[in-house]
Amino acid sequence: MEISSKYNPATIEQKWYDYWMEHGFFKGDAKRGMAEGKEPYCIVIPPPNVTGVLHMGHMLNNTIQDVMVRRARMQGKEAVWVPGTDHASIATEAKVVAMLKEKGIDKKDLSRAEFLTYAWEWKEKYGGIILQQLKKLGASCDWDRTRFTMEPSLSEAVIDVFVDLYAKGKIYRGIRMVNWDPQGKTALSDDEVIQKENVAKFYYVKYKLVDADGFITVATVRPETIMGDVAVCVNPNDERYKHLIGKKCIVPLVNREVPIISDDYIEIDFGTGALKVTPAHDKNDYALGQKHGLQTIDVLNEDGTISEAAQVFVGMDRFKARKAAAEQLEAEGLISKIEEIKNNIGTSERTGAVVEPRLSMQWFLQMEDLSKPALENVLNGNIKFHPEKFVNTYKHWMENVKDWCISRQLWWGQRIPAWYNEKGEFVVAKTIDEARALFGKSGLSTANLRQDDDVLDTWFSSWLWPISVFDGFEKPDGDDIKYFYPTNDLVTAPEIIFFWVARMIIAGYEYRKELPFSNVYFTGIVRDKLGRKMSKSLGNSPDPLDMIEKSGADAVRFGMLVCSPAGNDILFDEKYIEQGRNFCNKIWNAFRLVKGFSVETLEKNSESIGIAVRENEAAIKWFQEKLIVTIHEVEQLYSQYRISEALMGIYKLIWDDFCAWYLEMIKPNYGEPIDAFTYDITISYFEQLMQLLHPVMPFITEEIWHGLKDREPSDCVMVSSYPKNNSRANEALLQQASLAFDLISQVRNIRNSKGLSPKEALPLAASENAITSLKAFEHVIQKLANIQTLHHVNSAPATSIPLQIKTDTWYLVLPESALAIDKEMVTKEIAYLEGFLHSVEQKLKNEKFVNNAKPELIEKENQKKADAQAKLEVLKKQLE
RNA sequence: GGGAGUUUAGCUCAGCUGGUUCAGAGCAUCUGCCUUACAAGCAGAGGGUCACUGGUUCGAACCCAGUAACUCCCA
Repeated sequence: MEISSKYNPATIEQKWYDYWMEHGFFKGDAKRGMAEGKEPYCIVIPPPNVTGVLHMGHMLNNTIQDVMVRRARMQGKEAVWVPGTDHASIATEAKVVAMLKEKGIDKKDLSRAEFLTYAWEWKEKYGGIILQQLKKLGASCDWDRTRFTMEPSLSEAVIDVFVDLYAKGKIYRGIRMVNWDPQGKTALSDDEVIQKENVAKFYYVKYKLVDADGFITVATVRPETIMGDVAVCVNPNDERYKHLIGKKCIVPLVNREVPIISDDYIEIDFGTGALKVTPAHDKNDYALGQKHGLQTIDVLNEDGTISEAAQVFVGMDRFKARKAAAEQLEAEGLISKIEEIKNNIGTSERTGAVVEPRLSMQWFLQMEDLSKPALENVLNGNIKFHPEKFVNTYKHWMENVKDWCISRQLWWGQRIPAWYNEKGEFVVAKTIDEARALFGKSGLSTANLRQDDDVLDTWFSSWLWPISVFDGFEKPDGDDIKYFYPTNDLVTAPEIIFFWVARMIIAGYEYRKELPFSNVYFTGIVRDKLGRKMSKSLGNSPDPLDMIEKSGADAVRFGMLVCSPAGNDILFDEKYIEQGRNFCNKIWNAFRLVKGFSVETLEKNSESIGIAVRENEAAIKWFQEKLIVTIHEVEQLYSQYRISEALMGIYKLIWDDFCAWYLEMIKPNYGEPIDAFTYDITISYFEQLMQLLHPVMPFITEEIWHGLKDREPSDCVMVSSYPKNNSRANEALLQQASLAFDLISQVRNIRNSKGLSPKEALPLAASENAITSLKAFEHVIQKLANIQTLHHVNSAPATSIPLQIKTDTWYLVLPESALAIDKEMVTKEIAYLEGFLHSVEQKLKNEKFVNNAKPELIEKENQKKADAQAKLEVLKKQLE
């Protein structure tokens, strides 16, 4: 059968994915695991946003998870990777609102129930595309376990947890200054606010003094909030204003009389040193207001327009009002100066709107006590972070943890289970009936009960994920939760270490008294090759599915991993995928070569076969050693989560050791057959290579696995045993091989530099000792260096050039015409070696070194000295 | 403003307890090859004052101090 000279992933990938699915290879089963006494291995996917589509960050993250779970599966563990999505309340609601708008429907005109109907329709239609896309990547998720944070059972868990935490006194309701998104019309947590640098106008506004002539000037970037001013504050030590403290001034635009107060908080050097205090619209001002007992005047509506309370500009958008206020102040001659300053403004992560500090009634979760075990168990190493540096970040956050604002003014999400009676009194209960009972018990009115309008933050669902996907709340003693929890590895982005990772750990200890996972692997952020974060708006993010279509999922997976050192950002460039594609092709062609061998059967000519086997013995033994060493290295690297390095180790084993050396060594001459022994062992090596590589490149390895041999339907590389090797490597053999390879390289190099064709066989000579020391590789040397004859000599043969291998000298005999030596090169080499030798000798003469250094080290230095001396001798002879 | 981290070849990164065949890998570059598995390839080669300045040490990419640049997180 003819095999194409180019690897073609398109025809292969879908075939194997379907095949694996049909055979149920992705399924993890707690009962089976327990029955067979297998070690569990589990990853829960960081649930992507249900409205999302696959981007480069997902590709990286999910490739890593797939590598881990495939490897664990091959190691004989009962492995499961649980997939799913989260409901992303703000993002989804925004999308549904936009979709309705296009249809000419305004959310305001819909009832909550009607809106949710549309939202669910939308979710059913577009949600979860991302999971389909993951299949293209080869993700071996247990799809039957796919969960959604808003499905009934997970929602029930969320509500139960809310009720429970409320009962424990951990949840409270309060007025707080929150980050308000006037576009999404909801509160945001601090983490959902993105700070952006901004150039703003700094207005110097004059407030007329009461009972005195003149003004006190304040500086502000927000003149539209002046109507909410309730005081002017100065530093008590500010000589300029000392005499004004306790006096009053008049807030312009609304002519309100307000006090001039003092507080250490005021920076004398900033602006004019006098601050207008607007407690309703600034966090710091709010704190000042609380401290000094000031009233709050909220001059903004929830959509960011000016409220009735402002008296002027009512109904105007806040940015228009800013302009209008500035203009009016200017017209009244109350602006003394306008400066440009740089400041930071908060914007909503989801809608991009400028966030408004706003006072509102919200629900909070007290974090201080809950977070204690979560901090402790990371610091003491029960939960490990990779890379470790993120422990610092985590510690810092956890030690300064703030209460979590968990309510959102949205409809898409789990509705807060708090119920109000007509007097505004409330109880927290799972259902309205339970609420009624609770009210009754306290002797309160149960008339006109209504449920809280707000929903819970999406992270309030996600933080339960590792438990809820196994129905750990519904069935705390179920097989799944007992067997698979705690999970093993969590792979996620450092950006959500607080949003999600910390909170999962908290929930784990609160509800299972145990860690949710043992290891957290933080991936880097995917950036373009200029170091810019990949984003839709920049248009610098390639479409992952296009890439898969073009180069194959294996190539893409390779490309993502090879450039992603643990925890570092990755500067992605499509050339890495090209490298992956080239690698596929290389493997493919090695496969073609091996399959193209004609295998000689024993009866036919056993004599020559015996010779062939003997000739290949060194190659076979050497590669065996190489496998042992690399398998061990790769295992070490994986255990340290150094995936890119593990991959590189496998890459070099396949490309350099297997293809460039081993196959060249055993490849029969053109037209000749290979002996069955060598063939069989080569197939077995090839199998092991495919197994080693499978977690990273699942498709091509499966294809070749089946091409190497006829197999039973269930005999797949994906469920075979991962190569393991406990035997110790034969260092002597490896050392010998590396000397032989060095010799071969030197011969090739000379050929190259002399312009001699590799086809031209050349004689090689050395002392009997030297040849004996590489006896096992004699055939290999002859074959790969294209040596005509190899003979013993005691001195340099005529027309030869010396090659130094350790302390032995070999001689390559050249045609007379090619003999001229490059004296300049040799002189340079000699100069370098003499310098080197000198430094080594100095070191050995240094008494302090000899006295302080370890004996092995001194031995090493002596060896260096001997080698350098031998080399120098040879080089000097060349110049004679 | 507070905290964390980074700085090693053109690029992306290794370099564990200080020891000059440890200055390394992959990619890129250059040279020569269409050698019947592979030009998506083969055989070779070049390339670095290990950010800078001091210090400790017999010895520093590695330890200490300071300087500079960049990145991230928090305010």
